[in-house]
Amino acid sequence: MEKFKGLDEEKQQKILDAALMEFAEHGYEKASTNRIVKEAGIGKGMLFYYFKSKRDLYEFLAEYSLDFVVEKYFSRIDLTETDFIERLKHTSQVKFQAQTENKNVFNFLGTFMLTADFDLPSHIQQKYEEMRKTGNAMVYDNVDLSLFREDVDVQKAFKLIRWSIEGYQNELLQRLQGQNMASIDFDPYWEEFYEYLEILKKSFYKKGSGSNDYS
Amino acid sequence: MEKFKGLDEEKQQKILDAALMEFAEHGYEKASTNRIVKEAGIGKGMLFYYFKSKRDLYEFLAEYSLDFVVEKYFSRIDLTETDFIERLKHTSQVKFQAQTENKNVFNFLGTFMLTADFDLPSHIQQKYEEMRKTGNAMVYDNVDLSLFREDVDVQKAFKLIRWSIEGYQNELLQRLQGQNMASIDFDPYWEEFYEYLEILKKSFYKKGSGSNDYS
DNA sequence: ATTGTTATTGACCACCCTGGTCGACAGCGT
DNA sequence: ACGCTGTCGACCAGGGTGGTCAATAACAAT
Repeated sequence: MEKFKGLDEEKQQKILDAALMEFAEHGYEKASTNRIVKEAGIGKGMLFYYFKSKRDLYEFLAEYSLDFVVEKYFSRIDLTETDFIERLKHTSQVKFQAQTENKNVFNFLGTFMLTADFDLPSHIQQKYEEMRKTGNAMVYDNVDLSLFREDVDVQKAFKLIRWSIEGYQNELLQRLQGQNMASIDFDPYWEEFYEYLEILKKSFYKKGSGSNDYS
Repeated sequence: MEKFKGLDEEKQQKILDAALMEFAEHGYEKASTNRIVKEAGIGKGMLFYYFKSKRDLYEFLAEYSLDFVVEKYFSRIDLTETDFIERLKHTSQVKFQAQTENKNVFNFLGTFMLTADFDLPSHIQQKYEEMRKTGNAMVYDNVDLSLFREDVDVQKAFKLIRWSIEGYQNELLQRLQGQNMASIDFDPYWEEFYEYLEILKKSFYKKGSGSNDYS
């Protein structure tokens, strides 16, 4: 592992990317170290020179990914914004930026707790649990409840808004499936996204709340 | 295949269930015929006596599942209900009932277009396309647009409502993960679901629309 | 009882892929 | 010339793959 960290950044990243993709796509058991080394462009021996086993590699990736997400995503969320929807808007932007920096980490994290049937070392489990907690806090802490209409349960409104945003993101992903991400101009999609957010405000906030920008 | 259809219902179902589960869980390539026969409680030879190859089996399942969904789900939707949300409510109930009859079919269909890399015979592709079309019609055809508030784009409202419902269903599935489905009393969850639907009506319909049942 | 037909099994096949090892060797500083 | 570190990929035993087939069981017809 110290051996691995001594490599130049570029090679490290190539191996990391190859491994993250492989595990994200196939889960732990069915992930193939052969495919990883081929994709990474290194000899089989080197993988086991850097990491002493497949499992060792997996745990390294887990910790790496958790750290990445905390540093490049969670820690950049502005918690002083008290408007729930504005906060989610901001969160989406920051997440998008982090994903642009490294898509594989997010894909990997999406599947890693589900496909690892064995027990991960406790310090990683702790990190994961902490991530889940701060992820929640990030969304719900210090929100101005007075913006919401009084005739709907605010907790339920929270959920409906989150599901809506998830729904849009999933649909967008499906719509853009197969296209080269780098070549896409995302601006119109952001515009569309904001339109949805405005509707959510109209629907779940009190009349007269927030900034009505008539474009 | 004629051989297979000559079996007693019970045995047929056991084999179908085993195969549907296996393909749903592992996709086509990584699904194992060995596991299927073990799960179904038959000898290896019989599977290839009934179906001439793994692929043949897969295509049979695809057709079977599509027919099942059309018959037990789509054809039972009441298209005379013009209230969008009421229709989705009704649709959810019918879907739930169909799923109770055979969960595996739905799981299988969820993954089958994604994990079959080879080309399916055209008559199956046609059936699939037809299913997608009528599935859409089922949701959007003949809905009363006048119920919706005038200050939001109705198409967007449609989407938001669907995403919300999907969101609730996914969360419920996650919440109930690992429990024995047969032993669950679903009534309270339906109640909760209806509460969400009422909020959606309040949010996206004109004031004074629909039946306000104060429970 | 005999024959023929059909249903059923699981050992077996050749093949492929697995995580991991190890001897060979290259590059480089000394 | 020597030793050290990095690098490779052929190789290993083990296990899983879809599919086959000789053996037999079950049953029907004669």
